[in-house]
Amino acid sequence: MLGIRDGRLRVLLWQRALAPDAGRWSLPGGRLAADEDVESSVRRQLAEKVDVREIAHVEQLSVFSDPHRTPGPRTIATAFLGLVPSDADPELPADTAWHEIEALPPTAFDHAGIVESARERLRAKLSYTNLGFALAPAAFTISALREHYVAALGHPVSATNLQRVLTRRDLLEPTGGTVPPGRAGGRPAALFRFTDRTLRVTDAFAVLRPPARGAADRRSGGPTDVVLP
Amino acid sequence: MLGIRDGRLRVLLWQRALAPDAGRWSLPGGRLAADEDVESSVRRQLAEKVDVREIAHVEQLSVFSDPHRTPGPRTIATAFLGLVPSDADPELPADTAWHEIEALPPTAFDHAGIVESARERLRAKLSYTNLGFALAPAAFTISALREHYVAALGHPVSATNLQRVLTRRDLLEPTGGTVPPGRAGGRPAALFRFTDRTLRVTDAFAVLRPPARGAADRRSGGPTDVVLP
DNA sequence: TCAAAAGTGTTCTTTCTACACCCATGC
DNA sequence: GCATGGGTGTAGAAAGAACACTTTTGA
Repeated sequence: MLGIRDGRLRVLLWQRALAPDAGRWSLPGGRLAADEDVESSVRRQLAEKVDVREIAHVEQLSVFSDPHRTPGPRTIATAFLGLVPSDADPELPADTAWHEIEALPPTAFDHAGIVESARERLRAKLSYTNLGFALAPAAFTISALREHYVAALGHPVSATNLQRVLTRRDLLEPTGGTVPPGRAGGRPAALFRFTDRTLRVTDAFAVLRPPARGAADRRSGGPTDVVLP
Repeated sequence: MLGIRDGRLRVLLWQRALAPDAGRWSLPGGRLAADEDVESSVRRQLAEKVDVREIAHVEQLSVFSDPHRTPGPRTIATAFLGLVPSDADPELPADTAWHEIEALPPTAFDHAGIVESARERLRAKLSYTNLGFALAPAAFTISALREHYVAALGHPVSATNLQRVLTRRDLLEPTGGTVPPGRAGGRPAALFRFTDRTLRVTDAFAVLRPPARGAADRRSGGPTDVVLP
């Protein structure tokens, strides 16, 4: 479960009370029940154990199956990436906390590796999908959104170009609202929202695209053309 | 296990002799042994059961865990995408065969869905990685390579542009050899090979790239600059 | 009126697609 | 010679990065 908290990308971890790996921090999760699939299971575990219900997005990462990944009897984990918007503020049990992903505490088992693969997936998808919706609050200014992207990507992002890219892809729309400037002055910032709050791939074919239904079609046809969806 | 055979994208399937789903075609696979991880298991299963050893690439797709995906006791499958180059010609047992992916025979359980997700993954990765190496033979002409891409992507691909994109990305190199033309004449075709035969991502950041270490660096620095790798 | 923050206009570069053209060979 | 397939040259288009400039506010 990742999210932006206080301008940093953080992961929700839970401190183990008992052996094995007592005292170390662990990803939330648990055993798969007989009548559920892995995704339902993840949502159930999070709801039950850490009371996180405002999950904007969940997707499978990968199976971790090294026979020695945990001590004792062999266990296999299906790891998930979950994202919580920064305006959701779930009540957390005493033994769970948001940890900065750049400075993880000692983690249990292979959980550090899982966190790393989650971060990579998030970074990649921010680039070619609308996944920002799952990190950002319902409404935001461009500069706030920019800070979310900076935190998640780990490199500078220009507010100007961020707005342009997301707008050109029809991912953002203005809410109409504005936010007044602080004491220092400045123009009031417009509020935006994501047009969709489900995952949408915006840039499927980076290259080797199917031939453009453009030039040729337009030439041959004319204004009576019917364009199929 | 996917590969190009006779100019078509095909999947290696195995016909079930016994219930459940007797007579239907099934993806090769089997139970995970106690001392192996899922990837070793896949390679072992393929080597043992269908004698496919020339596998150029294997990667995890996803876990299929619907409690009702198979009859009887609940089973969970970790699905993999494996690719065999078109010049590898493994001996196949009598009950296995390459099936055209566009015209699958009746398949067992949820295997048709798994095949579909494998194809999607393959298409996407052909676009932004060097994954072509895992479909193509060791040396090939551009037009032969083009046919592989057409079969896998399912849409027209221009040989001209394919060569240019792959060359610009330093994925192809000439072997020096050529292939004489057929009876109809024509210029002899040059042979190429992939420079790497392991997966390489060539287009990681489609957008929201980290700032270019270009213009600014060049201006501020000058000829004494040291460029770090 | 000036500083600060937000937002727009414009240019530059890169990278791909489209297409015209040249090359080497068999008949 | 000339048809055929292979390969290159080059213009056009699209998308994003960079940056100058305008807008709107507080003090």
